[in-house]
Amino acid sequence: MSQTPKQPADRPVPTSADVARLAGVSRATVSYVLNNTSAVRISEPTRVRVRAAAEELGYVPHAAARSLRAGHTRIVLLPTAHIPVGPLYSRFFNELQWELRRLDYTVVQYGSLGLGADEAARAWAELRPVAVVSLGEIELTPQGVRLLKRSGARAVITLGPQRVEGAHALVMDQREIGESAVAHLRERGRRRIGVLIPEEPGLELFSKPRLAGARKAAHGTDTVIEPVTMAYTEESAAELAGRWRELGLDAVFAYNDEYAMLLMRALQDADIDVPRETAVIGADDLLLGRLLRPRLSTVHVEMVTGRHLAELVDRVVRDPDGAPERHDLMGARALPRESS
Amino acid sequence: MSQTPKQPADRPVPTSADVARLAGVSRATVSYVLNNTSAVRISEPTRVRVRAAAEELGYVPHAAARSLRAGHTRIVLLPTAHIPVGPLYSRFFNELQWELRRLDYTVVQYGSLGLGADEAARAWAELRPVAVVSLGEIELTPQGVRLLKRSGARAVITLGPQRVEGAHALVMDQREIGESAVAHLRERGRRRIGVLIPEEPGLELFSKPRLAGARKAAHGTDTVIEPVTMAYTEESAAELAGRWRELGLDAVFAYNDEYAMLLMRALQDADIDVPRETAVIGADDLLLGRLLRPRLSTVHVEMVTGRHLAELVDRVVRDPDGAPERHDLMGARALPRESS
DNA sequence: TTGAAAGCGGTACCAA
DNA sequence: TTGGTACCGCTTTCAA
Repeated sequence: MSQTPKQPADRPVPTSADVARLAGVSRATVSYVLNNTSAVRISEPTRVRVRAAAEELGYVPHAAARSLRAGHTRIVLLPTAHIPVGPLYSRFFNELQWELRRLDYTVVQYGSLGLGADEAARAWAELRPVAVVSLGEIELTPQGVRLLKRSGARAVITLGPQRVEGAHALVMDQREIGESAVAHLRERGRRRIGVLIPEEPGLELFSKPRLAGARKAAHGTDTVIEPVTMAYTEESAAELAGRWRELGLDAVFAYNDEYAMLLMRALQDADIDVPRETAVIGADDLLLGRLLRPRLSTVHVEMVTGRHLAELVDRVVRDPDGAPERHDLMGARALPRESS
Repeated sequence: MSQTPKQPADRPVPTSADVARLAGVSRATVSYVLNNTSAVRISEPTRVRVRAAAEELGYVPHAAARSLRAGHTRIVLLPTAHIPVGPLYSRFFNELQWELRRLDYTVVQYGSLGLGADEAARAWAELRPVAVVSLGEIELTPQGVRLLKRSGARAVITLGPQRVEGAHALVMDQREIGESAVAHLRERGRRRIGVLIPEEPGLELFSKPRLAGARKAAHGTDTVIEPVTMAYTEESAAELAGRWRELGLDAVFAYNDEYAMLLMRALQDADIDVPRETAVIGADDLLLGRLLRPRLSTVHVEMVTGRHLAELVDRVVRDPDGAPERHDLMGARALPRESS
């Protein structure tokens, strides 16, 4: 009943040749009309005929053919990690991809399944992306960067603490976060500071530099940094809280607000007073952290917006030889509330 | 100093013709060797020469050229919405894309910038995706589905409450969530139930069906459903709590756990006893909900895993004419804790 | 103003 | 066992 008579269902999608035939013109003319090529003047009647034919057939150009001919794509490749990152990062990532789309790029997410750095670069290069934005899941090597550039990538951008030769660097220095947290705790007079390391796999990318930053802030002072591990479960938090007093710590930087909330509750349930006996500080400035009592102190992270990064990508694509910019992606500052 | 002499930096990436030339064979042979084509026997010495040449030049095949020739791609297109979805959904989405990658698909995220349904379908079709998984950001039409199928899509899968003709349906019926919540509150003797609608744009996709489900559960009973709006800020929550008593409600289904936590705290700060005076229930079963006192009641959502969906995609791609499956993506059940 | 044809980089058929 | 070559769909000279 609801068969549409005009479009036979499963004939393959028509090509520009089909349009040309129906309109009684050449394929060249079809291309000119449909792309509004300005270097060539096509009479209005012809334009109309071509457009009508395209419309009637439901013509859709073939992106791969087009970019094969053009010699380049509009693909921005985003390697993605298979890890449970926080809400802040998700939001950033989502916004980035959205803004890239707005700038008319095609966003390809590429999960790099345990590939080595150079294998991954090879796999990415097959798509001939015009840009690669590596958020740090895979360590790009200088060779990898070179390969990508040779294969048409005009922008290779890495976030993450370390520079890669040949790539544009956006430094997202997680260490600042740990540094701010510990500096703040020290100001509050704390001297034996625990640093929480999540047990969840994949989070080392964030937790290790945060710990390093904490150590840096304590370096050369009388402050002791003690790493402690915890999983994101009530049981693990309770277990840790249960042996808290043995650890003899008077403060903890709890990786982020989510872990901090969990641990703080567990400490309270174990009758450890926060902040008197132990100060707690998280990171990310989640709204929910303000709901607990005491209100959770946190490190507010000023992250670049996805839009910002998308625009940088676009700028580099347009002018790859511009001075290799180096941007700082975040600033961190402690936001004391009641738990520290 | 660290210039690698072997690979001249900016000569374009070599083609299979270059490899053939260097190895002293034809392009056909290169293709056979590099693809391990079994229908053809190539001598071992030749294989070695070809592989060596490819290696030396840093040959990387051109995906677009390959799929142009092949007549199909391995692209799975994932239209994405520009909305702040919850952690559950993010996790699902991330897992989905990861598992698709594992099955050797190329995941393309496609933000559909205010395109209409059919314009979007056209834009997607340009990429000739082998599958499209529409999570509901854009309402696919039957014409859109037909266009995609004609252009090579073997699987067109829609999540969301409504079926689309021609597409495989995965029903993610958000209504169940509201229904479970209200049924639970009714059991607890509540009769004037508020349903929180977030003010954040884009969330209607979830909030509307949840409200509809709530209404369904109340239909034909003496229970009143009252929609109330709130933004995800402390101010908005405080404002709502400030006029709570005027509303005369004895319970609220607060959209999800995050909004619920925010509202519950605001109610408590306004001296409204939870659950005595007003019961609160959220949804998503976030770990953090258990940290507040009283512990937050919630609706646990049993969501299909990304892996599950990825496997379905793969199955349909392999056998598009299999019976048009219809899957149910979630089950919802109330999980009473202390706030209701 | 329009058309013929080359060519982008692979693959696979048919011959040799 | 290997090579020649047509072709996938599109853009863009170059001629007419």
